[in-house]
Amino acid sequence: MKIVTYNINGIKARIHALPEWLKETEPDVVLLQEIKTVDEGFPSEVFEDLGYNVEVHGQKSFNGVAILSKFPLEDVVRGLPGNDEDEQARWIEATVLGDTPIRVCGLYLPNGNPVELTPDGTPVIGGKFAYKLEWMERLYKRAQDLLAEEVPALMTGDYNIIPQPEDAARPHAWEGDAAFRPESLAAWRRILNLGFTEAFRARVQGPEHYSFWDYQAGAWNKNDGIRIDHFLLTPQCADLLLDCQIESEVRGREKPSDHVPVWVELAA
DNA sequence: ATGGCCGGTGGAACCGGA
Repeated sequence: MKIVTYNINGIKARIHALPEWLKETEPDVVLLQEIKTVDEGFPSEVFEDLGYNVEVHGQKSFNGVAILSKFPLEDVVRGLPGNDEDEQARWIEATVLGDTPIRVCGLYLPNGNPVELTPDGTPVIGGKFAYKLEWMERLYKRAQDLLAEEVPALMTGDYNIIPQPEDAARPHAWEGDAAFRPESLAAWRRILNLGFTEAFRARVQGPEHYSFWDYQAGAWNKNDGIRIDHFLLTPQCADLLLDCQIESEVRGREKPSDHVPVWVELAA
């Protein structure tokens, strides 16, 4: 089973390129981020015509996540639990009913910039960076519960986290950014250390593997990228891992998103 | 060498992204 994560930066802007890519690569499951539309604005028919079941958790203008699946989906949950006041659409999960059922969680983790700190170095309450860390705290709890189920499951999406210096072409340029702050990386490692496998690094070592290139300053042409789209697998899911790759070629196509698809192949 | 964008909203600039 091939499962893809892809931050498409607006479904309206990607309405031609995305179906084309799906026809070419025929993934079984796709977790989309930044659809940037309300549920009713999402063109589900386009994907249903390609054989996908579609579940959407949308929001006007910003954020928004969705799942496309060639297998039936059940037990769909929208929104990351733990904060009823959070109205941003950044989380959707469901069980994919293939030969081996897989729980898939699609996430769009807050960017967190600008980083605003009080004089004693703690994040300003109500600020974007505080929101990122609060969201990661809830992600930690959801991750704990997911592991306790002891089933094949994964959490994938745009984490807005640069895990290591080798995951940026110019790591120095990202010092102080919310994606590379010590607090952010600590929260990331704390989740990982619960017992998840980061699929890409389980398969591929070394620098120059990126999943995002800014639209500005010719970043793509200079390969000035960062790797921020990740798969975290539970042990039962990691046992099924066959491969994980980044489709960087997609960034060079007509009218691309600033992110590219990343996928895992599972023996499921 | 330097600087360079894009999407959505709404109908012009502005916000948000990373």
